[in-house]
Amino acid sequence: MRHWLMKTEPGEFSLDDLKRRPGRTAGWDGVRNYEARNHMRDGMRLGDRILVYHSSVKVPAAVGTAIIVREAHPDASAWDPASPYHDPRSTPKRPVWLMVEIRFESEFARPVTLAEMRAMPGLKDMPLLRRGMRLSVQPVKPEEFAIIARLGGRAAE
DNA sequence: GCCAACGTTGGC
DNA sequence: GCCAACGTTGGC
Repeated sequence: MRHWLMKTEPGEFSLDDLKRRPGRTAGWDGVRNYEARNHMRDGMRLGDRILVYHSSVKVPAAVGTAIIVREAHPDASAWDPASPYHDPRSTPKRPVWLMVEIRFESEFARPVTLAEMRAMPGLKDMPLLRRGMRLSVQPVKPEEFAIIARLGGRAAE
C-alpha cells in the first residue's frame, strides 16, 4: 500500500464536502497536469491512503485522510464543454485526463498546518515543502504519513 | 528543438 | 495583492 497527498481548495471541494457525499466518496476530477495524472495512473492502487490537504487558504493544512476506492479511469469532465475542466484534446475514444475515486476515512482532531510540517525534521524531504511545488498529487512516505497523522491526533495504524 | 512570453499555482 | 516558480504555448 502506498501513501499520497492530494491538494484541494476547500472553497471548491473540502474534506467536509467529501464527508457529506453519499457513501462519503467522490471522483477526484479536474486534474490537468501530466505528472499528477501519471501518479494516479501508474502509482495509485485500491486501498492506498490519501492525505487530504487544503491549499490556497489562510492556513494551508493537511486536514484528514481518505482511501482510494476506484483506480484511474477517464475523467469525463474533460470532454464536457460546459465544464471548467474542459479540454478538447480529450475524447471518450482517446481520453487524455484521468481521475480516481476516493472515500473519506478520517478527519484530524486538529489540522496539521504547513508551517508545522516545515518545523518537523522528519518531514523535511516532502515535495510539498519545496519552494514553488505545485504538484497536486504527490507521493508521501509511510513514515511521513504516520508523523502527520500523529500530529493530527490520529493513530497512524 | 529552442526559448521567450504567458498563464496558473499557491504561499506569504 | 504580490510575486516566485513552474508548466505550457507558439514563433522561429
